[in-house]
Amino acid sequence: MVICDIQEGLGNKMGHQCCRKQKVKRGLWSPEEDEKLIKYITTHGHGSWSSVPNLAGLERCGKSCRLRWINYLRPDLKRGSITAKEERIIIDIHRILGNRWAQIAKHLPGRTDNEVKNFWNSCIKKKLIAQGLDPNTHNLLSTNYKQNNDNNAWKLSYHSQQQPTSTFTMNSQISGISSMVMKAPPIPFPMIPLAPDTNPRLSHEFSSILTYEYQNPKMQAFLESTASQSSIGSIPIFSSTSHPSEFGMLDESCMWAGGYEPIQSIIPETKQPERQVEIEKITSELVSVGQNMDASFETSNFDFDFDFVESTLLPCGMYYNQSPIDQLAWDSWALQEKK
DNA sequence: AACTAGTCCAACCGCAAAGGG
DNA sequence: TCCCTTTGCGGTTGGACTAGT
Repeated sequence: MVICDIQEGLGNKMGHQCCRKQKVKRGLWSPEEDEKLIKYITTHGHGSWSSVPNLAGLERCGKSCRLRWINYLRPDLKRGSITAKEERIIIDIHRILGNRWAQIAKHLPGRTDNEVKNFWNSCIKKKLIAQGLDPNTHNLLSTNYKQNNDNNAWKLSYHSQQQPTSTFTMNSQISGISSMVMKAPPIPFPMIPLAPDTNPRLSHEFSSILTYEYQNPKMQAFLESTASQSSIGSIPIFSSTSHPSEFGMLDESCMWAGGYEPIQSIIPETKQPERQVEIEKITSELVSVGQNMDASFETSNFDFDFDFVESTLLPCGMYYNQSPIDQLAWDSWALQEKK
């Protein structure tokens, strides 16, 4: 255990503001220190964190006390490893929000941002890379990723096929329509397994990490049949953050201009301040969708195939009935574009 | 048993935003 | 408006632990 005295020039370069006037202990917390902190906060609340160490009789800085309480001592923390369902939620929200760990953690009751971050870095990141996905963009990694024959893992050279907001070209087989160049927002679109003739291994691996959409056999069968048939326009159909145009299922008669306006542009400027709140709300909905998805897929009587195709695959007016996750993605993308 | 390399995670660091005088 | 303090966040570090040799 290190005693750090900033005034005497020991310890770290700078130190916290709250550490400057006092000797502070660093490193792991002892059970006695934990007990003091718990006792103080459960009795008095934390109030100003900078005053907590003195009042609680601890040789720590307020910042350290706050961190210890939030990440470890809080009574409402959930113990144990992160479940598969939580993992799916993390992946899905991360796909939209990126490394905003605190925001992600808010949707996982009992989990801290630190815990989510650590889990991401130690577990999910590796899984995604092993699946051939860029953990930053959730897009498929390019063929520059060489398979390492020794450990059967995919080596990272960091060239994602597409950036979250990327320009891509669509080639058409219909005469008179040569190509279209579009800028795609990171719509979290259900991912299509690779067609068998592209990369069998990746196709197999890829499907194993996909989120709840793929746990429904009906969906799986549909997607697989779709994948094998969809060579329309020679568009690659594998993308985790797909715009419908990346999906390879576009009807050539589609009126792109009409069906592609981001939500951002149709929301009045006066409503903009409310957007962040709305995003929060939607994220919550997304979580409940994620939590209920498994059950609903199994028990629902609605015609899944028809509704799914209707709501997600129709190229035009596709977002007239957006799911919360789509809406959130649109909003996140629109906010980024605005910056 | 001893050593090494890799993994995990608690804790720290530094920055930015918020709040208050 | 400015300055200082506090709070919150994401990135990083380092020590404990584990698996492999």
